Amino acid sequence: MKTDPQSILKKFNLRDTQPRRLVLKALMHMKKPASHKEIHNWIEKQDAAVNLVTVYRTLETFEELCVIHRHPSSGKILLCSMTEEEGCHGFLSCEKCGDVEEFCDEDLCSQESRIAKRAGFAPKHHVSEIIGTCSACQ
Amino acid sequence: MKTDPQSILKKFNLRDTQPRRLVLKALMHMKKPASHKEIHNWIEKQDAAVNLVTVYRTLETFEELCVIHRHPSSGKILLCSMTEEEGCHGFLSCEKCGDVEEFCDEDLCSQESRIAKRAGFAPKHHVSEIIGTCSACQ
DNA sequence: TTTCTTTTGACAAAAATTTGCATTTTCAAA
DNA sequence: TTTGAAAATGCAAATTTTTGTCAAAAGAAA
Repeated sequence: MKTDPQSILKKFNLRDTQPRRLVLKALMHMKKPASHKEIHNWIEKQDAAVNLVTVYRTLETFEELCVIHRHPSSGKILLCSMTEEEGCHGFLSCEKCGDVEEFCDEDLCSQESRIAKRAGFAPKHHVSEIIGTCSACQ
Repeated sequence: MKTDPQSILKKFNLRDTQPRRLVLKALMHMKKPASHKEIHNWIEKQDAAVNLVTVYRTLETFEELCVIHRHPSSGKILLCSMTEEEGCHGFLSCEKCGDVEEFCDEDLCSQESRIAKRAGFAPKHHVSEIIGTCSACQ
């Protein structure tokens, strides 16, 4: 489900500003999780300019609303895939090549719910990361 | 399974030094994940002194060896509970009170293995975090 | 002990992240 | 449209975190 920066901003009730569009555009072009700096650099390569501080603040806003999320082990940023189940974020991270593949697994979700329930916990969302070696690197 | 700083250092083949003992002692006293600064502060309150840079470096060493791990969403530090299954780290994080409870669930582990296998991925370890509201805060 | 190796502390300095404040931009009500 | 309040941005400066160097201190093993 492809979409554009403006639709995303609208969807999350965020003001449509140039910096936000650019940050989203950058994220949509990334194939791997990116750092703040990498996002900032990408924008500059487009001959656009967004202050690095604004990148930080924009990403902070986005994260609170789950427009983006963080890759757990690296802390880098990913755009939330619009198709994925709400509240379910899975990552397969390769230690060798650094590649990150996202997944959402129903059985995993229900098991996590079960664990939460057992602990009297009201779950909102959950994140799982499996770290190892991808098929290409073995 | 209670243990002491020295045993931990021995277990991981690390030199038994004052700063390392103190950092471990601090972590053993923490009820919640702690930041580097909090660990440093705790040590100073014991009328001991460890350079803050040393705290950073010590924690870095500990993390590489999985003496400690990071709480995914906050990035704060936790001592790995000595009883838990190798390579299985689960967290139940309460958004309201900030409490973090660790867990290790066999079914979750095997489901994660299944997911990895399906992707041709050789898993080394995995981390799961369930974020929501704990029973006390509901 | 003695000796060799690792770790620490003290600096210095770089890099990353956060904060305060003035200015500009957005958006919707008039 | 125009306009004004609220929100977002940019800039400067403060903080925090990371990195590097090197001499001194501490640990481990003979």
